[in-house]
Amino acid sequence: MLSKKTKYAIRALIALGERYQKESVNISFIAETEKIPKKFLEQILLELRNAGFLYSKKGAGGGYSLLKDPQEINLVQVMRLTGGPIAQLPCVSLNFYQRCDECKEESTCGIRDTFKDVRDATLKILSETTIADLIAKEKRLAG
Amino acid sequence: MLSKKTKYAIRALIALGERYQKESVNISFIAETEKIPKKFLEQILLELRNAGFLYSKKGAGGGYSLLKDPQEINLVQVMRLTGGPIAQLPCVSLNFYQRCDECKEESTCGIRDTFKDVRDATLKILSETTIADLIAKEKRLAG
DNA sequence: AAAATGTCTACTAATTCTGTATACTTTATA
DNA sequence: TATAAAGTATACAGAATTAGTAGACATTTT
Repeated sequence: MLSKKTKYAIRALIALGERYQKESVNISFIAETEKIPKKFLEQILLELRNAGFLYSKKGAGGGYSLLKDPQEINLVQVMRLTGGPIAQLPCVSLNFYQRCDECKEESTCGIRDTFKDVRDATLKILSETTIADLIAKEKRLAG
Repeated sequence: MLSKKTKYAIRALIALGERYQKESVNISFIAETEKIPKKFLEQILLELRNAGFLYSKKGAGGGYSLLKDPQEINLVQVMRLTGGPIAQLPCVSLNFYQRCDECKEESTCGIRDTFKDVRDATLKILSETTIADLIAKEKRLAG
């Protein structure tokens, strides 16, 4: 399951992406328009900032803006940052690998093999989907 | 993430599938050979039994055996039974649908749209993979 | 009768996820 | 220069989920 945290992060990036190279936005505004608990959102935006996605400015009139081009931010990046592994099995995760402790022989595990395929398929879709795509898609769907 | 429960269920089905229409196996044996906590496994096998996958016999010399053909049991069935939804978003789940409470308009949600694709790709792989496939795959991998 | 097995339900422990609280720093501006 | 409006940082708390344990019971074989 996608965590709320990740979902909120994506929504916030969409909101910021819509104003890319235009205005900056403050946390309260995003929290209200996207129905995200403000304090929780603070943490999330902070992480995104520390990871280099966002620029922030303190003080009156301050706020957040997107540093990277929305076309350059895909969902794999966001998910790994806020939600951890993409893979459904730790022994198949590229960035958060962990051996299964009850596993006899990793190399002959059929479950592992199958979930590698699932991981690859998921990774393909999510890495090909950018914040810019989501913005465009939502505009299109809203028609 | 795949729950331990689901993973244990799959492993147990593989163990039983290897003896399909041959011997029956008791819980303790599976628990030991697959390194699964016995009491936990009891619950899992019971669920599989109640769902019609297994036949069981009580008493001395009793045990479990597979009722369905391993070729007829795919991973989607097992996962839905023991782990719940396959989809990573509740609003995209076929069998466990739930609306997202912070969602403004489901029909124009780009996240939803993307995770529908992920669900479909996952579903395809998992529905095409049967217990028999896993058994064959493990034999092959073991060389 | 005794031992070996599965059945059933309730409980507990551990972990993870969500969200809150609080104190602090920086900036604009009146 | 004081004040208010922002973001920064860390710690904590509550809720939900997952994992695992306990114990009494039912059935079957020997």
